[in-house]
Amino acid sequence: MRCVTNEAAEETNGRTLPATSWAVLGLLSFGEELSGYDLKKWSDWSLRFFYWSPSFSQIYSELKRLEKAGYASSRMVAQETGTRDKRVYRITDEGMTAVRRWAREAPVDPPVLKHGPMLRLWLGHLLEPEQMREVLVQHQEFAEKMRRRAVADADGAREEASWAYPTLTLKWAERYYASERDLAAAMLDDIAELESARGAAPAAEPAPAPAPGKPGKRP
Amino acid sequence: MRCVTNEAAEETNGRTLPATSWAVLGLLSFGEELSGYDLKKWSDWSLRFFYWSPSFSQIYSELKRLEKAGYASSRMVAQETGTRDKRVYRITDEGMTAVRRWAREAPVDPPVLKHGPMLRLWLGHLLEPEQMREVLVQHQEFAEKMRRRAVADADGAREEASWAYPTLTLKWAERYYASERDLAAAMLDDIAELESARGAAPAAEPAPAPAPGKPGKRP
DNA sequence: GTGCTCATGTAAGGCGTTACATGATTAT
DNA sequence: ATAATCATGTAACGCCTTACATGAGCAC
Repeated sequence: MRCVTNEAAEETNGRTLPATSWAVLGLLSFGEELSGYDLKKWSDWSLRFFYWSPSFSQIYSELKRLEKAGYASSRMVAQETGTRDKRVYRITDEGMTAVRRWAREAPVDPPVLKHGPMLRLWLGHLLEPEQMREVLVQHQEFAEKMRRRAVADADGAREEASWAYPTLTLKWAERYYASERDLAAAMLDDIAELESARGAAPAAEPAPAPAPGKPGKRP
Repeated sequence: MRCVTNEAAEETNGRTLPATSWAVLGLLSFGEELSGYDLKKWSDWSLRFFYWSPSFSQIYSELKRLEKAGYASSRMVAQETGTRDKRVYRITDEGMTAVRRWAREAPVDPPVLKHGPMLRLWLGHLLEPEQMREVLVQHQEFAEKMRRRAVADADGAREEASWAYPTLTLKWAERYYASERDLAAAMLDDIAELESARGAAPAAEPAPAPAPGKPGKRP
């Protein structure tokens, strides 16, 4: 029964929040008073290019966590126009200090990527050329759609100084998705080349792969 | 008490496995008989460029799941050279059918990206230029390291036909990480430009951001 | 009055990780 | 001897999602 209490973690605090918590606190660090609903919509809107957006329910629980940690405070506001009361959150000075510290001092971790389309192409021996092309074309369309959204968002971006960095990341996103699109195109070419190299044989069912040897391990 | 049993899910089977299960089954689809340990090492080695590699314990539990689903079978093998017995897994015909079907027919989902470095740069108003550069430089080094690994792996790749697609994804990875590296360099330039545009003011602490208005919502 | 969106949650559970336990073999 | 590596797990827990519950205004 070794049940590690997380009091130790709570004492050291700060550094130990999950990434998603920092993302939410980061959203609040622009200084506005926002509701969970607002936060979700804004994060869908602004982080989607480079950071998987958490669900509503997670946003709400992260906000509770942040409030308990003293990094945010909340109050109920009655709506002028009759609509129901809402709870809005504002970052505290401690929250500001903590998130600034995190952004400045946390180790630079590699991005987390789960590239489903690429996983399927890696399993190309299970597919026919036409199906590979289909996966790539759809991914290409997705990438181009994202790129265009990044461009559109950047066009409507604010001019204020504190919005310069979100704008910079939109520029990054535009290039990132352009690259993703071009990489798909390049792979389509590679596949075409591979197919033509295979000769005239249409290879509708290219015969069960002759069990390859051990995966080429290297130390 | 609405407790949805997952019998329904188990009946329809097939399509419903989590992505990580398909990844493990995909590793087995190359036809080799592999232990959990082998699988973990091989997945670290081969999928790392485009798909987050699961932990040992998850590999073991996925293998149990696959065996229960009838997609893999296992047996114990005694080692000639004295080392301890191990359990090795082999894909079944049903497993082969299922994974082929998944690879061919599953919807093409967008890749999942959690780009920590970009999240921090998005919060540029919390950082000083030097710290932004530091984050970008480290990310750039990571990307270049990955690119070189992809090149090295491709050089040592097998020639057999069924390995053509893994080799193709290595080529993709090489370009992907080259792009990631170049995107970081471009952003370093953008930041330098932004800084020089800010004028001679060193802006060591650029004054608390003058609360920007509401996040520019658009429908 | 019916159905939609706004708004805020709770409940249940799946996914996935870290830490730990264990024991055998191999290297020093 | 001892430390490291191989190998296979279990326990506990944290993250995160889906589905559900609820209720108030608003459009038709």
